[in-house]
Amino acid sequence: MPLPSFNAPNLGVTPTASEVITKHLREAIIGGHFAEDEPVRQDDVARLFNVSKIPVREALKRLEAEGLVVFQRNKGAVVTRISEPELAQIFEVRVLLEVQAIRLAVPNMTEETFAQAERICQAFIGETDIGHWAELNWALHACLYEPAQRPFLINLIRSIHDKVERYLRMQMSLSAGKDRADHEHREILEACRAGDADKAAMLIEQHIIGVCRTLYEHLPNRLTPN
Amino acid sequence: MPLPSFNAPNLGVTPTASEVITKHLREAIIGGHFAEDEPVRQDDVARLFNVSKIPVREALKRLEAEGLVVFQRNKGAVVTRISEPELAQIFEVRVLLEVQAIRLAVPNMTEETFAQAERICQAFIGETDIGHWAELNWALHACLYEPAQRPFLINLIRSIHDKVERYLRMQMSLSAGKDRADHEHREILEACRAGDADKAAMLIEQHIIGVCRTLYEHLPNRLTPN
DNA sequence: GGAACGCACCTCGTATACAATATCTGCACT
DNA sequence: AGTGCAGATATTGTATACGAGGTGCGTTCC
Repeated sequence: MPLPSFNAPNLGVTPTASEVITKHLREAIIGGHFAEDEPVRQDDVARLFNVSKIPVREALKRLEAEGLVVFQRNKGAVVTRISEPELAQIFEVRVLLEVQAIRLAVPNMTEETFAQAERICQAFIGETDIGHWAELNWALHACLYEPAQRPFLINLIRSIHDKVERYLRMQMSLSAGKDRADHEHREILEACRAGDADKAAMLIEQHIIGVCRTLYEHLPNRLTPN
Repeated sequence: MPLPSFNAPNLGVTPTASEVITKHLREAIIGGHFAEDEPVRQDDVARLFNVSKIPVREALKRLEAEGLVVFQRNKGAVVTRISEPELAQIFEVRVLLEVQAIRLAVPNMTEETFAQAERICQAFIGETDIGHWAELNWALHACLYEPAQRPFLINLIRSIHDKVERYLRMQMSLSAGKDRADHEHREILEACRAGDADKAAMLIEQHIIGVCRTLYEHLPNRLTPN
């Protein structure tokens, strides 16, 4: 008997210290709580979590692979600064991947998808804490892409989002960026509801390019490397 | 005086033990020296490199982020097995990214590019060691994408390649896969030489899809999870 | 006054040590 | 024979310890 899939808690995945720290550090970096080029002191983090440096270093190694920090020999890890050309390249890839995601997703969207997206939009306009904007922004994107049933693609998009979320946050806090994002999100949602994948794809593309352009207009010097 | 740029070795980047181990373990996994689902024993690896487990664990954490291994609480790291649907999704994304890369690259290709590609093709047909086929295969792809001047895109493609290289190797060792790859590579190279980006893109797409299809035809059971 | 050195202090990278957990083995019991 | 348990063994995850390299400041020497 193949055990009627029982929703039992998976005891095999109780998080280890290093996993907990990875998660928190990632959020802190994504959330902009570290300045770019700021070194992450292993002992400080260790004290903060009341552990030794070992799990902290393991967490940092993970984040290094994710591109959020870089190790410098005998100087430890510093938060990565994204150069202007790299930012442009990242957005270029985002367009490619997210257009594909929405194209695959639109035909599979259900009322539940729209309801969920609507809820996120509402929460977004009501949210006053800047810290949550980028989070809700991602929640909406994820909600729209999820029906594509492409976990690999969506994880890839998320990992790229994580790298630039700091900048998305800046963009939204500038120049009515939040209202604009809200407006564009609703347009995209409308196209999805109408089942018009091409239009949704086009709007997503414009949305991403627009954010990138705004970033370039408002933060030219902040982004130049060195 | 700005010191006549002396080609001095950059001592700031002398690799640490954990970096060396990361590199070797990655190659070993990519190269198929570990069976899927095989646990990677920390002490064994540590003895092999004559170090303690600490740098080994850090290396494994990096590889976990790259998707090559997975940690199971108190059981350590095991080499990931890629499920059939995931493999399909990975190839789907490869098509997207590599088509974009070749499109951007073709207009910037020079004689040097073609000469380099030609050299790699020659090395490929002459190579008898299966272990080097996938390596040369990637070298060629990288050579063709490099003129796009999109390091972010190319790194992303490489990281995806790393995840599936084991399977590429299988494909090439099966059913005259190597000869076919060589033939397709030359066709792509011809299109590039002709400056026909659309054709090159189409051929790259067919090339990737073809590999994926061959894999599905020949290894259906090996790839099913559980 | 400014460069070169010395020295104290800090931080990192890794070895060693150890508790917690998992896995194996043999044996008693049915 | 198969099941359940007990101890032995193996392996993991993390704390502690320590040497090596980096940093900053005062001193010395011109």
